[in-house]
Amino acid sequence: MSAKLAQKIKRLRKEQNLTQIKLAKKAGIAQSFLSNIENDLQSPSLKNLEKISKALDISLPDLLK
Amino acid sequence: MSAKLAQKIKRLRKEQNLTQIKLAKKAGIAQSFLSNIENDLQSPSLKNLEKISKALDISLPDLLK
DNA sequence: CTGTAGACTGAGGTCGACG
DNA sequence: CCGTCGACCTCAGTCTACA
Repeated sequence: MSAKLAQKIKRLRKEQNLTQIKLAKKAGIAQSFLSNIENDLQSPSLKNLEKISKALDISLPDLLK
Repeated sequence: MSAKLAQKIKRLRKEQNLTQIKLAKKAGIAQSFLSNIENDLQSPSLKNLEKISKALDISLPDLLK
């Protein structure tokens, strides 16, 4: 669906030297779920997107651009 | 959770003279579900938010601002 | 026209393990 | 460190109906 979002999350995570486990923990979601999101296999809910954007220190609208 | 989004959707819908049924149909979702979203009783998925933003002729990031 | 309710299905999401 | 798999459970989202 939205493959760009997946790539952006992965890119931002790596730029901040975070592992999937660290980011997942920071965002309060499961690592396996984060992996699925980064590979565009699952479409997260608004709630979880907000958590992820906060964990990446970026606003939700910006994350979706 | 995000009450502002709910209000914004309702506002934009009315500005475009759409009923819940019309907008729901245009977005491909159920009217009862749209009602719940507009009253902040349910948190939609990314997928459905995209559908709604398109039906309202607004970009998803802008809808979330 | 809208809010709400009940009953239902499928997707979102967890946890743990492993190559 | 990451991708994936299976078992599991919650909730998003459906439809129909009604005040």
